[in-house]
Amino acid sequence: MTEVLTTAKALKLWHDVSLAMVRGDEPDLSVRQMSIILTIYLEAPPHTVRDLAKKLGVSKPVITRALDSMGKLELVSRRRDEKDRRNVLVQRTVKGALYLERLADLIGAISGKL
Amino acid sequence: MTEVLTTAKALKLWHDVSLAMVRGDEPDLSVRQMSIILTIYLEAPPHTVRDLAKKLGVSKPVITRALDSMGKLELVSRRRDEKDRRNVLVQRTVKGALYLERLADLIGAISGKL
DNA sequence: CAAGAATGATACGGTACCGTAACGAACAAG
DNA sequence: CTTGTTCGTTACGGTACCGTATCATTCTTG
Repeated sequence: MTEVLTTAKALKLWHDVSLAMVRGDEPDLSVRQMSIILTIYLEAPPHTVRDLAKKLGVSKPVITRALDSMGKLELVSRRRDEKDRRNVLVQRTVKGALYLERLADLIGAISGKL
Repeated sequence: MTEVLTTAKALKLWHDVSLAMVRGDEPDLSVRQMSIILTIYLEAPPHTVRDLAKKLGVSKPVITRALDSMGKLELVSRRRDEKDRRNVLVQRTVKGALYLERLADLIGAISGKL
Protein backbone atom coordinates (compact mmCIF):
# COMPACT_ATOMS: atom_id res chain seq x y z
CA MET A 1 0.00 0.00 0.00
CA THR A 2 1.52 3.24 -1.13
CA GLU A 3 1.74 5.95 1.44
CA VAL A 4 -0.12 9.01 0.19
CA LEU A 5 0.07 12.46 1.69
CA THR A 6 -3.13 13.50 3.39
CA THR A 7 -4.74 16.75 2.33
CA ALA A 8 -3.43 18.59 5.34
CA LYS A 9 0.09 17.24 5.02
CA ALA A 10 0.27 17.90 1.31
CA LEU A 11 -0.63 21.55 1.85
CA LYS A 12 1.71 21.90 4.79
CA LEU A 13 4.54 20.50 2.73
CA TRP A 14 3.84 22.97 -0.06
CA HIS A 15 3.51 25.80 2.40
CA ASP A 16 6.72 25.12 4.27
CA VAL A 17 8.80 24.65 1.14
CA SER A 18 7.32 27.72 -0.55
CA LEU A 19 7.93 29.77 2.55
CA ALA A 20 11.54 28.64 2.72
CA MET A 21 11.99 29.60 -0.92
CA VAL A 22 10.53 33.06 -0.35
CA ARG A 23 12.60 33.65 2.74
CA GLY A 24 15.76 32.37 1.11
CA ASP A 25 18.29 34.58 -0.60
CA GLU A 26 18.04 33.11 -4.06
CA PRO A 27 15.58 34.74 -6.46
CA ASP A 28 12.33 32.81 -6.67
CA LEU A 29 11.74 30.95 -9.88
CA SER A 30 8.26 31.13 -11.33
CA VAL A 31 6.25 27.94 -11.60
CA ARG A 32 7.01 27.89 -15.30
CA GLN A 33 10.70 28.31 -14.77
CA MET A 34 10.65 25.62 -12.12
CA SER A 35 8.88 23.24 -14.47
CA ILE A 36 11.47 23.87 -17.15
CA ILE A 37 14.56 23.42 -15.04
CA LEU A 38 13.18 20.32 -13.39
CA THR A 39 12.29 18.83 -16.74
CA ILE A 40 15.80 19.46 -17.98
CA TYR A 41 17.39 17.86 -14.97
CA LEU A 42 15.01 14.96 -14.48
CA GLU A 43 14.28 13.83 -18.00
CA ALA A 44 16.69 12.47 -20.55
CA PRO A 45 18.18 14.87 -23.09
CA PRO A 46 17.98 16.26 -25.64
CA HIS A 47 15.74 19.16 -24.63
CA THR A 48 14.74 21.60 -27.33
CA VAL A 49 12.70 24.76 -27.06
CA ARG A 50 9.95 23.19 -29.08
CA ASP A 51 9.80 20.05 -26.94
CA LEU A 52 9.73 22.05 -23.73
CA ALA A 53 6.99 24.29 -25.05
CA LYS A 54 4.92 21.29 -25.98
CA LYS A 55 5.54 19.54 -22.67
CA LEU A 56 4.49 22.59 -20.66
CA GLY A 57 1.64 23.55 -22.96
CA VAL A 58 2.98 27.06 -23.51
CA SER A 59 4.23 29.07 -26.49
CA LYS A 60 7.83 28.99 -27.64
CA PRO A 61 8.60 32.57 -26.60
CA VAL A 62 7.73 31.60 -23.05
CA ILE A 63 10.49 29.01 -23.17
CA THR A 64 12.96 31.35 -24.84
CA ARG A 65 12.39 34.00 -22.20
CA ALA A 66 12.61 31.55 -19.33
CA LEU A 67 15.88 30.22 -20.74
CA ASP A 68 17.15 33.79 -21.06
CA SER A 69 16.47 34.57 -17.43
CA MET A 70 17.63 31.24 -16.06
CA GLY A 71 20.67 31.46 -18.31
CA LYS A 72 21.53 34.78 -16.68
CA LEU A 73 21.41 32.97 -13.36
CA GLU A 74 23.58 30.24 -14.93
CA LEU A 75 21.02 27.61 -13.99
CA VAL A 76 20.84 26.30 -17.57
CA SER A 77 22.77 26.85 -20.78
CA ARG A 78 22.06 26.65 -24.48
CA ARG A 79 23.95 25.11 -27.35
CA ARG A 80 23.20 24.80 -31.04
CA ASP A 81 22.51 21.31 -32.26
CA GLU A 82 25.25 20.60 -34.80
CA LYS A 83 23.19 17.85 -36.37
CA ASP A 84 20.34 20.23 -37.11
CA ARG A 85 21.39 23.80 -36.59
CA ARG A 86 17.81 24.99 -36.27
CA ASN A 87 17.57 23.28 -32.91
CA VAL A 88 18.82 24.61 -29.63
CA LEU A 89 19.81 22.07 -27.02
CA VAL A 90 19.15 23.12 -23.46
CA GLN A 91 21.80 21.87 -21.10
CA ARG A 92 22.50 21.53 -17.44
CA THR A 93 25.04 23.57 -15.53
CA VAL A 94 26.93 23.10 -12.30
CA LYS A 95 25.00 25.93 -10.66
CA GLY A 96 21.73 24.45 -11.80
CA ALA A 97 22.60 21.06 -10.40
CA LEU A 98 23.57 22.60 -7.07
CA TYR A 99 20.39 24.65 -7.01
CA LEU A 100 18.22 21.58 -7.46
CA GLU A 101 20.28 19.61 -4.98
CA ARG A 102 19.56 22.23 -2.35
CA LEU A 103 15.90 22.25 -3.33
CA ALA A 104 15.70 18.49 -2.99
CA ASP A 105 17.35 18.60 0.41
CA LEU A 106 14.88 21.24 1.49
CA ILE A 107 11.86 19.25 0.35
CA GLY A 108 13.25 16.10 1.88
CA ALA A 109 13.96 17.73 5.20
CA ILE A 110 10.54 19.34 5.39
CA SER A 111 8.72 16.20 4.34
CA GLY A 112 10.50 14.41 7.15
CA LYS A 113 9.00 16.77 9.70
CA LEU A 114 5.38 16.39 8.65
CA MET B 1 11.67 6.43 11.98
CA THR B 2 10.17 9.10 9.78
CA GLU B 3 9.97 8.40 6.09
CA VAL B 4 11.85 11.08 4.18
CA LEU B 5 11.62 11.71 0.47
CA THR B 6 14.80 10.83 -1.35
CA THR B 7 16.46 13.51 -3.43
CA ALA B 8 15.16 12.07 -6.65
CA LYS B 9 11.63 11.61 -5.40
CA ALA B 10 11.48 15.06 -3.85
CA LEU B 11 12.41 16.65 -7.16
CA LYS B 12 10.05 14.45 -9.13
CA LEU B 13 7.21 15.41 -6.83
CA TRP B 14 7.98 19.09 -7.30
CA HIS B 15 8.33 18.65 -11.02
CA ASP B 16 5.09 16.76 -11.54
CA VAL B 17 3.04 19.11 -9.40
CA SER B 18 4.56 22.23 -10.97
CA LEU B 19 3.96 20.83 -14.41
CA ALA B 20 0.33 20.11 -13.60
CA MET B 21 -0.07 23.67 -12.35
CA VAL B 22 1.44 25.13 -15.51
CA ARG B 23 -0.65 22.93 -17.77
CA GLY B 24 -3.81 23.61 -15.80
CA ASP B 25 -6.30 26.29 -16.69
CA GLU B 26 -6.04 28.34 -13.56
CA PRO B 27 -3.55 31.20 -13.52
CA ASP B 28 -0.32 30.24 -11.78
CA LEU B 29 0.25 31.84 -8.43
CA SER B 30 3.74 33.08 -7.74
CA VAL B 31 5.71 31.49 -4.94
CA ARG B 32 5.00 34.52 -2.79
CA GLN B 33 1.30 34.38 -3.47
CA MET B 34 1.29 30.67 -2.74
CA SER B 35 3.03 31.24 0.56
CA ILE B 36 0.49 33.85 1.53
CA ILE B 37 -2.64 31.91 0.68
CA LEU B 38 -1.30 28.77 2.33
CA THR B 39 -0.42 30.69 5.46
CA ILE B 40 -3.91 32.13 5.61
CA TYR B 41 -5.55 28.77 5.21
CA LEU B 42 -3.21 26.69 7.35
CA GLU B 43 -2.47 28.96 10.27
CA ALA B 44 -4.87 30.33 12.81
CA PRO B 45 -6.31 33.80 12.26
CA PRO B 46 -6.06 36.70 12.56
CA HIS B 47 -3.78 37.45 9.61
CA THR B 48 -2.72 41.04 9.13
CA VAL B 49 -0.63 42.56 6.39
CA ARG B 50 2.12 43.27 8.84
CA ASP B 51 2.20 39.73 10.22
CA LEU B 52 2.26 38.22 6.76
CA ALA B 53 5.06 40.53 5.66
CA LYS B 54 7.09 39.57 8.69
CA LYS B 55 6.43 35.87 8.25
CA LEU B 56 7.50 35.91 4.62
CA GLY B 57 10.37 38.30 5.13
CA VAL B 58 9.09 40.77 2.55
CA SER B 59 7.90 44.37 2.56
CA LYS B 60 4.31 45.33 3.24
CA PRO B 61 3.59 46.51 -0.31
CA VAL B 62 4.40 43.02 -1.51
CA ILE B 63 1.60 41.71 0.68
CA THR B 64 -0.81 44.44 -0.35
CA ARG B 65 -0.22 43.73 -4.02
CA ALA B 66 -0.51 39.98 -3.59
CA LEU B 67 -3.79 40.45 -1.74
CA ASP B 68 -5.00 42.75 -4.52
CA SER B 69 -4.34 40.18 -7.21
CA MET B 70 -5.58 37.19 -5.23
CA GLY B 71 -8.57 39.23 -4.19
CA LYS B 72 -9.41 39.76 -7.85
CA LEU B 73 -9.35 36.00 -8.21
CA GLU B 74 -11.54 35.79 -5.09
CA LEU B 75 -9.04 33.50 -3.41
CA VAL B 76 -8.85 35.72 -0.33
CA SER B 77 -10.72 38.72 1.02
CA ARG B 78 -9.99 41.65 3.28
CA ARG B 79 -11.89 43.22 6.14
CA ARG B 80 -11.12 46.06 8.51
CA ASP B 81 -10.46 45.10 12.08
CA GLU B 82 -13.17 46.86 14.08
CA LYS B 83 -11.16 46.60 17.27
CA ASP B 84 -8.26 48.48 15.75
CA ARG B 85 -9.27 50.07 12.50
CA ARG B 86 -5.67 50.40 11.36
CA ASN B 87 -5.50 46.66 10.87
CA VAL B 88 -6.73 44.72 7.90
CA LEU B 89 -7.80 41.15 8.51
CA VAL B 90 -7.16 38.78 5.66
CA GLN B 91 -9.83 36.16 5.31
CA ARG B 92 -10.56 32.95 3.53
CA THR B 93 -13.09 32.56 0.77
CA VAL B 94 -15.02 29.66 -0.69
CA LYS B 95 -13.07 29.86 -3.94
CA GLY B 96 -9.80 29.91 -2.05
CA ALA B 97 -10.73 26.86 -0.04
CA LEU B 98 -11.71 25.00 -3.19
CA TYR B 99 -8.51 26.04 -4.90
CA LEU B 100 -6.38 24.65 -2.09
CA GLU B 101 -8.48 21.53 -1.88
CA ARG B 102 -7.74 20.81 -5.51
CA LEU B 103 -4.08 21.58 -4.95
CA ALA B 104 -3.93 19.19 -2.03
CA ASP B 105 -5.61 16.46 -4.05
CA LEU B 106 -3.11 17.02 -6.81
CA ILE B 107 -0.10 16.80 -4.51
CA GLY B 108 -1.55 13.78 -2.77
CA ALA B 109 -2.26 11.95 -5.99
CA ILE B 110 1.19 12.64 -7.41
CA SER B 111 2.96 11.73 -4.20
CA GLY B 112 1.17 8.42 -4.31
CA LYS B 113 2.66 7.62 -7.69
CA LEU B 114 6.27 8.22 -6.74
C1' DC C 1 18.84 24.99 -57.36
C1' DA C 2 14.01 26.98 -55.66
C1' DA C 3 10.02 26.77 -52.66
C1' DG C 4 8.24 25.42 -48.58
C1' DA C 5 8.39 23.98 -43.74
C1' DA C 6 10.38 24.03 -39.24
C1' DT C 7 12.94 26.16 -35.49
C1' DG C 8 14.14 29.51 -32.19
C1' DA C 9 14.55 34.43 -31.51
C1' DT C 10 12.80 39.03 -31.65
C1' DA C 11 9.43 43.04 -31.78
C1' DC C 12 5.50 45.00 -29.88
C1' DG C 13 2.07 46.67 -26.71
C1' DG C 14 0.30 45.50 -22.51
C1' DT C 15 0.08 43.77 -17.68
C1' DA C 16 2.08 42.54 -13.26
C1' DC C 17 5.39 42.78 -9.97
C1' DC C 18 9.48 44.89 -7.72
C1' DG C 19 11.83 48.15 -3.91
C1' DT C 20 11.79 52.56 -1.96
C1' DA C 21 9.56 56.45 -0.36
C1' DA C 22 5.77 59.02 1.01
C1' DC C 23 1.04 59.22 2.56
C1' DG C 24 -3.55 59.33 5.18
C1' DA C 25 -6.06 57.16 8.81
C1' DA C 26 -6.23 55.40 13.35
C1' DC C 27 -4.47 54.69 17.77
C1' DA C 28 -1.48 55.86 22.01
C1' DA C 29 0.85 58.78 25.26
C1' DG C 30 1.88 63.04 27.17
C1' DC D 1 -5.58 68.50 22.21
C1' DT D 2 -1.27 67.44 20.23
C1' DT D 3 2.52 64.83 19.23
C1' DG D 4 4.31 60.59 17.82
C1' DT D 5 3.73 55.85 16.35
C1' DT D 6 1.68 52.18 13.83
C1' DC D 7 -0.85 50.33 9.98
C1' DG D 8 -2.00 49.57 5.31
C1' DT D 9 -2.02 51.77 0.92
C1' DT D 10 -0.44 54.42 -2.88
C1' DA D 11 3.07 56.68 -5.93
C1' DC D 12 7.03 56.22 -8.63
C1' DG D 13 10.39 54.50 -11.81
C1' DG D 14 12.09 50.33 -13.27
C1' DT D 15 12.22 45.33 -14.54
C1' DA D 16 10.16 40.98 -15.98
C1' DC D 17 6.85 38.45 -18.09
C1' DC D 18 2.77 37.82 -21.14
C1' DG D 19 0.48 36.59 -26.01
C1' DT D 20 0.63 37.47 -30.76
C1' DA D 21 2.91 38.34 -34.83
C1' DT D 22 6.91 38.40 -37.43
C1' DC D 23 11.67 37.38 -38.42
C1' DA D 24 16.23 35.08 -39.95
C1' DT D 25 18.28 30.76 -40.23
C1' DT D 26 18.32 26.12 -41.44
C1' DC D 27 16.65 22.06 -43.28
C1' DT D 28 13.69 19.41 -46.59
C1' DT D 29 11.56 18.41 -50.68
C1' DG D 30 10.55 18.63 -55.42
